[in-house]
Amino acid sequence: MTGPQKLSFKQQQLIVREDAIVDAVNGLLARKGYDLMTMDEVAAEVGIAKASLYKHFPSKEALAAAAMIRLLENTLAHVRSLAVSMPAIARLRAILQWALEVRMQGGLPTLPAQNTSLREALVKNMRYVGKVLDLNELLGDLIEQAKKDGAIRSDLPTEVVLFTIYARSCDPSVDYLKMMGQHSDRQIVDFLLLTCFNGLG
Amino acid sequence: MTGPQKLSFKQQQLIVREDAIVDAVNGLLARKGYDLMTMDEVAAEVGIAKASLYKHFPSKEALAAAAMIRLLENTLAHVRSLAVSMPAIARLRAILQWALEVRMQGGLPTLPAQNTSLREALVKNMRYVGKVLDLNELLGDLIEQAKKDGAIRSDLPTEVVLFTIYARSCDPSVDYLKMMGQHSDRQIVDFLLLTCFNGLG
DNA sequence: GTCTATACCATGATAGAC
DNA sequence: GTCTATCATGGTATAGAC
Repeated sequence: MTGPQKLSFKQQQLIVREDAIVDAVNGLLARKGYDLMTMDEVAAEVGIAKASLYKHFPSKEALAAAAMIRLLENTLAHVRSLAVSMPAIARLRAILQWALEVRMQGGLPTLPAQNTSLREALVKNMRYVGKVLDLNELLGDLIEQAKKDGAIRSDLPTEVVLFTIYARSCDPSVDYLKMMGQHSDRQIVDFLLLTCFNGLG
Repeated sequence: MTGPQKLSFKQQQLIVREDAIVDAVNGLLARKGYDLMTMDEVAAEVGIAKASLYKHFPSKEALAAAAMIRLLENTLAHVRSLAVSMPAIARLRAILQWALEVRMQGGLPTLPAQNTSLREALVKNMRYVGKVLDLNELLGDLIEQAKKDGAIRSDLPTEVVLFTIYARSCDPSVDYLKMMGQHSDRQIVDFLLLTCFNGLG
């Protein structure tokens, strides 16, 4: 009986450690972005040696993928947790609000769209691609429902709406507004939600 | 008489060459971003040796600053060229449209907000800071005018509106929509203008 | 077996000699 | 202006300690 127990315990520990690594990557990606994040920093923040990272994740790209997968899973879980009775538009708004709140606490990692080698690595990652497609589909359905409800302009293609929401969640304005320190986090979130769904006018 | 003429000619050439350098930087910043742009690439694109770059610009940061200064000057010129008879909101929309069109042709460089060493270098650059302040003021006035006209919600702080417009000009959605190839450049610009000023609803 | 220390190697920003 | 160092950084691989 000790055999299986020991193994299970070790596996448990492995998961805990990898979770700590992903935590660190998550924060660093949110604060510095992928290009400026270094493996040294990740290791230092976790409190392990740089080489140990490579025992858990084969590359920097894999680390980024792991962080994004966890974010996608959390997002999917949040989307699915929303009451079905809520109108589609309200759910979309709640999702963006949730993302912005996560971001306000420094927990929303973002990846650069221009880094081709990173993108190539991500596209090859089945788990990652699968989650992205799942989320796109889930949100796409909500957007189309909102269009039917007359809550979203029907002359906007669904993908335009989708990208607009995504873009707003990683909008650099947030950083600048936060840096200025004129408004509370709550206010900033409200402003972004307002400009996203209602526009400037 | 040959003395001054010769000098002037050399100066002329200098300017032409530096302009070519800034052209290359402009394109590379637009395509790859600051972190992934290398001095080797810049040199290769201009057709000179890497070390020669340093005869013209003291550092990579200075190159980025030069490109941004030229962009800011072009933007300021465009803003000032707009007819005073146009309503403020129409001018704001025209400015964003212009920026998006420039971007569509790969001519809109962007800088990462997270790179602290770059930001520090820019803040020390008086020419750059001056232009930024000029543009902020010019656009800020337009925004406040548009608010008085009832064309922009008066409950939105001016800086929120300003950042929202800036953010939309370097929105990653553009790249994704372009990559998908479903819409023409003109349509993409229209979609972004619409979602920015009128919102999704 | 898992972590650490260290070595390796490419890249990329600068600097100095022609 | 070019060519050729220099020097730091950072991603990756290996070898040995608990």
